[in-house]
Amino acid sequence: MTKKRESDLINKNNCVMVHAMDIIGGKWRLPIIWKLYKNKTMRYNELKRSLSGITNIMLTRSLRNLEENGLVHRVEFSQNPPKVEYSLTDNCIKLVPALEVIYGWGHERLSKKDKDF
Amino acid sequence: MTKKRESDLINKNNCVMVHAMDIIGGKWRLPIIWKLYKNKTMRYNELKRSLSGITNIMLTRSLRNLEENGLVHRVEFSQNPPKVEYSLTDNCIKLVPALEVIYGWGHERLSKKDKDF
DNA sequence: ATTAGCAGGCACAAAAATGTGCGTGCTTGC
DNA sequence: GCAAGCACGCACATTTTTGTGCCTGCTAAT
Repeated sequence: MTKKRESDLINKNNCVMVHAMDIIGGKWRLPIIWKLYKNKTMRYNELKRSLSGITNIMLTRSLRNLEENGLVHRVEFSQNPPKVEYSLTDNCIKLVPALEVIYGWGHERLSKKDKDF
Repeated sequence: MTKKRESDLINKNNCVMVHAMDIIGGKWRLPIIWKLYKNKTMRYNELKRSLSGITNIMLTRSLRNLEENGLVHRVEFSQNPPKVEYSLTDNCIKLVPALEVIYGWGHERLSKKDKDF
């Protein structure tokens, strides 16, 4: 979701990967998707608590981005206090097998690193 | 491979995903890995030509990063003109199933987008 | 009566990623 | 003799991403 530069327009054909990274790249997007996958449906503050270190603005922006790209569903209940539920769209669920692999890979990597100390 | 901020140190436990994205995130890393996977072994300029839009410095930096993190093998032949071959490490090959999924997903997404015009 | 939780928004600052334009020393093909 | 290809390196500029600190209006619980 970065704005396109001229150099990017030259890409087109080969860079499916560049395009994919444009949507799921960034520090918090995969972590958010992962949490939503694990918990099915989550509210804003629930998500925030579960992603330690994330700030309001990053969570808001990331969610908005994911929503605009059709990866996340946002359902707002008009009541007070407000209630908003987030969940993954079907399109996003197609990505889950990839996340499983990445998670396993990252996990192994982190545990090996810990042993170095 | 970004420098750690204080807020990141709070993470530790949950953010396997943040860690993974730190290594394979960025605009060019997955595209490079993907090309190397498809072609097994590639030379610097060969890679550059195949990744349309990438600049020297980004290719160099990305390769160095991937090398430091043990995802890419760099073999330098001492001869003139110079010859350097890049290939994936076994650890990186473990990620390939994830890339397959992401590639397929991104491809579908791009082709649908084209139809909108 | 005060507080906490809900779901964020805003202006601004800092940091990180990415790009631009040029140069290296050497050799082989035209 | 000139150009092109090899594999990059460097200073700098721009763009993008991420973070900080504070605020909103409402309600239910202490």
